[in-house]
Amino acid sequence: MNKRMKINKLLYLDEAVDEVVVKGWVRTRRSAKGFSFIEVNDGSCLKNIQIIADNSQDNYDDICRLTTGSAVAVSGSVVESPGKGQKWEINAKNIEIISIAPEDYLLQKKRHSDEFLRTIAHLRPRTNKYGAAFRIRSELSYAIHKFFRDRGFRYIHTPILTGSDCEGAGELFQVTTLDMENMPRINGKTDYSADFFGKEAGLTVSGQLSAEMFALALGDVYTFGPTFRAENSNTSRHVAEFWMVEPEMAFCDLDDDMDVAEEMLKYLAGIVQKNCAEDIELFAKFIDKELKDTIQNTLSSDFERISYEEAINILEKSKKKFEYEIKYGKDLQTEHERYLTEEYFKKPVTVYNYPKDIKPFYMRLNDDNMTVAAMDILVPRIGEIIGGSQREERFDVLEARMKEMDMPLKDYWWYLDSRRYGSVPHSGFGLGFERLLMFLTGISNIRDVIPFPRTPKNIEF
RNA sequence: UCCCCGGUAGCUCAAUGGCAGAGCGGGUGGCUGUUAACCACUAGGUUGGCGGUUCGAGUCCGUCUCGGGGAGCCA
Repeated sequence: MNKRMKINKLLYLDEAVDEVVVKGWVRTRRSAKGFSFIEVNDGSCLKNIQIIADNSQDNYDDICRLTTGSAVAVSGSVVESPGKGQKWEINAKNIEIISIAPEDYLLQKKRHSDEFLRTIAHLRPRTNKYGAAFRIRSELSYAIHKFFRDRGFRYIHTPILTGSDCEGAGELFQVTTLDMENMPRINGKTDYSADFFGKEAGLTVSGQLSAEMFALALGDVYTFGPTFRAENSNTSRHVAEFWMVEPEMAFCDLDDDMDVAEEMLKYLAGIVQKNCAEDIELFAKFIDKELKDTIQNTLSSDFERISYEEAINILEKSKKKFEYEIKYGKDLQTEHERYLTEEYFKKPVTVYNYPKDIKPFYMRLNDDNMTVAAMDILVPRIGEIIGGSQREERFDVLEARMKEMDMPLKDYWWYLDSRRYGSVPHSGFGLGFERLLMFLTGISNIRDVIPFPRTPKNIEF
């Protein structure tokens, strides 16, 4: 009979238990007279369980050689701990040493820098901080599906391989099966008709256009999957491969869109507060002292909603010296966004109705013919966490706009078809999942909230 | 891609242009219901690479590389 108990269950027992089995990894070991304290972590939660191994064990000499990182299976009884610092501990009857971590094991029982841990990304989930981060990541993933499912959304798997380039969101990673050392050529140019798909292909930069097609069939849909940008961005907020949540809703205007986005962020903040309290505590204590306020503030305050024009006015009146000038028609810079959300409103801010010239082709043109029904949600520390819009549903207007932007209409025949047949007002947005994690954990570098980050010149692991 | 800062022991960091060090971790021994335990001893280095200046370079200069911060692009 397998009595294995995960530590997150064991620590919350109401009464002592005679026989349990715990399996996990040694975090630290201390010897006392006649026995040894072993702290074991099994990844189920932040906390370790303290194991007491006395010298009557057959393999006591080996037990005393257990190093940080070694794997053990412990059977014994759960008893109240006479020591301070923990309610329960295990009196071991038997400790099976599954494997020993040799002395060159890099993780020590002390704080390591994030920079160092990034160089051993295969081991870092074994640390407190990264274990907590990735438990929260998992919890939030599930919460996203639950949020949408509870509201009648359907989950759509949009393609990762794409044939359409100008989705208007950054550089594409090219995908090919051609021999790179010997590309077939016609008139000096690569002959993509010989390639796998018979044309140029790449990794998706957004599932939005596909999701729109399904919103116009199933009503409310969302995607949640990997997204790729070949931008040479070297910042703490960019990676080449990241996960994006993209809801798309039929019969939905910009106001509804902003409502859903705000409701979702509040819901997710609430989930983290409720379901990840112990892990959040670690971040609040060591990473970001204001984290709990940030979370509480997010779920309890109404986000500020201002138009782009109002944002410009506020920035102009601020009399603050910005590096980039504030001018109607120019996009908000990071410093402007941060002023609005961190200093002026001190809470999440939704900015809507941007000038059309700084936004992509698919956003719906407003009646002023100057602005489009776009919205960005800005949050403290991160800046833009959500970008969305009402989509242009009017065929003529959309076509004119695409021509204006010199887009190859024939490549978008299917997208335009959706406006030919049964077109309806619809809206959606994209949430950067890693940025959400940064926001809700206080972790300051995006490379530390994704298991194996892909950035320019780095695809190790 | 641009601007700024950095790379010294496994990790975190010291070292006026003049003998390369500490704490932690590792090893050995001791002590102890301990809590990042404690005490003693011990091993451990091509100072990121290449080139230059100098009697002499971890230190100054050039260049490459890697890492960090900021910016652009964006989620």
